[in-house]
Amino acid sequence: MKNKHGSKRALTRNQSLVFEALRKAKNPVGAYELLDQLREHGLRAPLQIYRTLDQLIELKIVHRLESLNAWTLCCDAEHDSTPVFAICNDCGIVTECFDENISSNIQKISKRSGFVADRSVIEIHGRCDQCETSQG
Amino acid sequence: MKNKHGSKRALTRNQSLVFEALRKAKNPVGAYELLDQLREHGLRAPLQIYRTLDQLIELKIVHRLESLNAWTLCCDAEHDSTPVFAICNDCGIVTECFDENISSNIQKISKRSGFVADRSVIEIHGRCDQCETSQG
DNA sequence: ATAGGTATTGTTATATTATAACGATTCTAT
DNA sequence: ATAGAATCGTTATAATATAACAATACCTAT
Repeated sequence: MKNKHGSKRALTRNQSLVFEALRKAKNPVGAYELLDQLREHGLRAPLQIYRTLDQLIELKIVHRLESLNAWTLCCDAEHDSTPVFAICNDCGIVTECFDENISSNIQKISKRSGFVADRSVIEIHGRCDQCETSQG
Repeated sequence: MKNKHGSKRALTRNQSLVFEALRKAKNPVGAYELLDQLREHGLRAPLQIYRTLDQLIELKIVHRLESLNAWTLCCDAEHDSTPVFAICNDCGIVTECFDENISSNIQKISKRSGFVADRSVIEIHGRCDQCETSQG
């Protein structure tokens, strides 16, 4: 099994467990919520979760949402560019999107001051289409 | 005394204490670090700090950096638009900047999917000019 | 100016999120 | 098979944040 980014290895047991838990979840999930869900599968300590999440991030198949202290699967798209997350305040759903312009704007902003960007956190809070239309 | 956004009230004692502590700091400061600094001035409990920070954010004179769990003064500029923070991994310095394009891109991205944006978190991590040039 | 209601503030306790330290296990190259 | 390196499990604890309620300050109408 290869992951979508061409890494050779299959996921470890812990990685699969966490990955599947995230896949089943509709929304981003916190570390302790994952721990609760995975206790029955033998994960007992927070560090097991945190370490596994770090690994999945390293593999580029999971993202951390900084403003939620929660994690979510990466969308299917291969991307090296900065993802933009739209986070609904009402239903909590998070949509990952991309925008060439934003990426290049960030490059521009930072270059302007000699700053060399490394990683960007872009999280938009608001109301998703569905929540917006369904109940005013 | 008016603040820069035209609010009528002077800052309360707690607000002034926290504001000054942030002003003196070179970099963003965490809540418990503020608490430690302000204990001698009578602030004893975390909530006193957290509440005051919320108030200062409400007044638009302080920002929270989500990816640092820390707070910093708002730059002098009046702005309603989304600030972009450039955060140096080395020296920790944070620069607040603006970019019309980013703001409008975010509008576009979100509108594209019917999302109504509310507040945006944009935090770029990397290396500042000074750190970049000074030690390769 | 004062009583009665409303807001804010202080305090205690506790919840939530994350990491340090170290021993046990597994992996890898010989 | 075995030594060294890397990973993993476990215990303990650190760091960050909030709930609940009592005490105080503050309006506002009289």
